[in-house]
Amino acid sequence: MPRFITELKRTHRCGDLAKADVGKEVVLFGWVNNRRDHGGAVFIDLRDREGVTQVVFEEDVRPEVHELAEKLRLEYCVGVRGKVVSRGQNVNPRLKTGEIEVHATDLEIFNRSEPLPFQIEDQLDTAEEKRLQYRYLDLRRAPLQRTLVTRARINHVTRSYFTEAGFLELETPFMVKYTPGGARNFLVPSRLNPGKFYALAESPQLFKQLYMIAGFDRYFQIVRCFRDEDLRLDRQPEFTQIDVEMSFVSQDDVFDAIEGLVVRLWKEILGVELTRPFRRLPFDESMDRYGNDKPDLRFDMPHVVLTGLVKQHQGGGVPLLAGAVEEGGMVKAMRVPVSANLSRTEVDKLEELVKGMGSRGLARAKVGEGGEWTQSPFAKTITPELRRAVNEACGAQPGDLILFQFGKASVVHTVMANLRVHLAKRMGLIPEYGPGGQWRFLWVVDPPLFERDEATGQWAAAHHAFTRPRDQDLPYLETDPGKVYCWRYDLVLNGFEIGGGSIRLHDPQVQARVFKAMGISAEEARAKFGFLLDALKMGAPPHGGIALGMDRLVMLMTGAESLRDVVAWPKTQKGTDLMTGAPGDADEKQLRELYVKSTWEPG
RNA sequence: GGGGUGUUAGUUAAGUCGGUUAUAACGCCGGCCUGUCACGCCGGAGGCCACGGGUUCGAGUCCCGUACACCCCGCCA
Repeated sequence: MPRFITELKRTHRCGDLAKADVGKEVVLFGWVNNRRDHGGAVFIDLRDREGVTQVVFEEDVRPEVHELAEKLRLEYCVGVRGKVVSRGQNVNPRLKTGEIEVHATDLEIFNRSEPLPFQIEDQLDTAEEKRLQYRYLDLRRAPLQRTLVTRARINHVTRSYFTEAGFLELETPFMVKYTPGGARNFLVPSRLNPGKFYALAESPQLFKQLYMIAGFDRYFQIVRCFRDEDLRLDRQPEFTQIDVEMSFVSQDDVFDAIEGLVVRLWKEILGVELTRPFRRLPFDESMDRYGNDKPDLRFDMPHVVLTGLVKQHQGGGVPLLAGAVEEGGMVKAMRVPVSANLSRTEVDKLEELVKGMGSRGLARAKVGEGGEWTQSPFAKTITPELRRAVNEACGAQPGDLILFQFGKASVVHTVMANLRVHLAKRMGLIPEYGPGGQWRFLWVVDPPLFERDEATGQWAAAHHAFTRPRDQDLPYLETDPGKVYCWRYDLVLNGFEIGGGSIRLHDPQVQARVFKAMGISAEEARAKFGFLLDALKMGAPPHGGIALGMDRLVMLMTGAESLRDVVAWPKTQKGTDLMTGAPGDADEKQLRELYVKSTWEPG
């Protein structure tokens, strides 16, 4: 028998074979996806990354090969030589290669497999914990194989697009100087510099701006970033972004470049034609209507801000609302149509949900035929005028339910935003993801430059300190920083922020005024960003850019439910790797070399 | 840091009101079978009921704590 691999080279992939190949002698390598032993004939589904082919070992063809085939078990890694034969009438319509099969004449078992902790099948309900512990097995499953293949293609299309558009793919350091503010950094102790630490870059932000100042004009990079923050469904501690920076551009130019990429990705990867330009929504309007800056626009269910109405009616006979407004808080409502058919028990459950998000409760009102309210804490005391006004503002019809939140604006927004999504899911308003799904792209634009730090009362940069304010707002920098809006933008898709960027502040004079408004002294600014401030003074071009979250993009394009399904080797919510056991201990010698001592004590 | 859900053979689940030997399916092992493709049939092995306390004559089941996983809030310029 000839030797596989050295003498018998692979001729085809398991998913390739079709009727046209009938009569050919082929050599396939792969894994035993399934076996059906009928005594005189053994059927094997052989799998590689391209698909599955049925292989038949018949006793009366090669007895010694058939005997070996009887020993095959799930996930044995094998090589097979044989002839492609038509299945005639006996096709398997569920298999791409279902019209043919391979009648084997040779078989080599490269490696046996112990019984697996879980089976390799498309529909798997094994706990994610188990899957992550044996991730190399999990990755054998077709859905994950498809996802990573798609991810590779997205990488490829992205590189082609930017390269063709005159962008240079340039690298930036991962080990950088720690700069305070923003995301928490991972720290790396420096052996050669006792007591000093590098930070792992949370983004290439400053370096890509320096590329512009260095004259490279158009940059992109598919780059890993690191943030030591708590994890979520859509957040991993290391993640990949498509990072872009351009010189001599306006916001529209950046949008144009990015929409071009997105349209091409959707067309080449999903075969979907998107329409341009994408919708734009001012930040303030997004907050008012949807409670956050990343609304899912596949359904409507907008919020209604009632703060003004309550003021206008002097509280309208409802002490709770009046009090909230007096304390500078906000009042919001949302109409839940009668068609939602929410039971009182369900609404009570919603109340538990919102309490978990920092709300004190969920006030509600059931609207009657004449517009009167029942099942509501407000019903007894509210003035008919305010009630009518609220009904009208919400567009409430008899049978509808109105849900209220009032108090601190940030909590009201968060709670109502989550309620909106929760109810939409409950009501079945959200269409499926995937190629046939709806793609609601949105640019959220024109946010305020500053937000007030709730703890200190100080004005702080809402994003980063190098975002360019709108020219017409510059006078407010000194008088009323809350009124300064800026050239910052987020790209949103179906409720996920998939990108964010800004036109940068390239004017050192304005930069100094922004720092001042933030309460950062010139000395402090120097200490933190000296190198960038110097660079801005030496002929920095006007520039701007954006970063797209590659992982989220892949997640949405593949219809995956979690970022962990599109990252090959993800971390758990506590940032651990269940397969390798990272993070692990460091021994005394390592720590000594690094001049590091742990203060951690067990228990 | 806070709120919530979960943890029972290798895997996924069932387990009544607290009561005798903890069930099933798939997988695994042995046997039979030449047209299956979720193959079928016969037989078998496999359990510290996450861990630590408690209540009880008696705990998989009730109570408290811990660990781990997941979802959310805070956090993520």
